[in-house]
Amino acid sequence: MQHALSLTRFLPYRCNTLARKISVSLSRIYTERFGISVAEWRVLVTLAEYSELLAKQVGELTSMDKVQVSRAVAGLLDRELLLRRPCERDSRAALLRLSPAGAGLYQRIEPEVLAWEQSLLAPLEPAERQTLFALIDKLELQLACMSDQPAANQGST
Amino acid sequence: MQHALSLTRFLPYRCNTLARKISVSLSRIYTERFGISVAEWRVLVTLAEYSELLAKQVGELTSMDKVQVSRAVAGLLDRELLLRRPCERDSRAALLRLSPAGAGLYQRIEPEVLAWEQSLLAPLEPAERQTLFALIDKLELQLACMSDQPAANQGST
DNA sequence: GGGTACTGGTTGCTTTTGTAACCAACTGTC
DNA sequence: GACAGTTGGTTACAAAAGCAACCAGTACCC
Repeated sequence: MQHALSLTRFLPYRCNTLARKISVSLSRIYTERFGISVAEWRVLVTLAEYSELLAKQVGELTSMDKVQVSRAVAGLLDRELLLRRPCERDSRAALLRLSPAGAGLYQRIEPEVLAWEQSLLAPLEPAERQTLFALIDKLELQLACMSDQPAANQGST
Repeated sequence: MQHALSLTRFLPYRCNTLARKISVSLSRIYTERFGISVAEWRVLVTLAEYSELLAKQVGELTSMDKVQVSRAVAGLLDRELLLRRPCERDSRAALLRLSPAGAGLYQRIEPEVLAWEQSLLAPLEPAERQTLFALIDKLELQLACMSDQPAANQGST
């Protein structure tokens, strides 16, 4: 059989395995040592950056759906790493922020994560890092276009 | 709080969401229309390329663990897309290959997947595609090194 | 102001994924 | 040729992800 397709050069496969390996490696820092899940980690990072947000906004900023956000927030509230106060404009929603304990935990984890990231990116020149993110941006953009017009990829109409 | 970390520039996050979006987009081809899971798809591709393999070899070539392979193979055997014959050298193991039906199915899916991939890579120059794969290679290599020596990333001893 | 449609968020359930235990067969050693 | 240790593969169980229904509150509209 004539096989044009090999996994080693197939972007979905390569991207998938890379993402999984990265995730496994990184999660050793915050999962094993601090008991934080990936979803919870994303919520922490986002609230550290934006200080106070609705759950919905957290979801938009982290590309998580509302169920994931809801469960991550619940877990963090259980451990009192987050504070929740009602939103005046909409009594269904609540504003989330890091509690002092949450901020403290985050400040312990962040430098380790940054060090880990530096270590991962060490073999790449600064220009290569730029390129990498630019390529990811392009691919995500293209994916968004493709999902708008699913079958506009062949030559014929 | 001084936040050095933002998800939009955090490689694990970007890589993860990109991989997920790619996977969702691609799986529309083989999952929705042919009822093939990602794991099953990988097995098909690998057997199309290597014609006859042990489950263990499939696992090595696809970066899947043996449980995943076992389940994918079981699913494909149920639908008679695979043939299994005993291995003379080791009666625990079995040699796997595509059945005629499996090869036929693969040949129907492959061109669509290739077209989809072309569409995804369309915005990238050939040189950029090269670069992308080279960067992925570098990162995977670095991850392998890092897992060997977990904490050799800071300047001091 | 009472209906309808929508939205923020949670809960319950099903499907998928990962982990660990397991079985049968192979290898090596004595 | 018995035994300990290993390996190919499957099965059983637990954690996690995805999906749909749901509740309470909001917005619109007449």
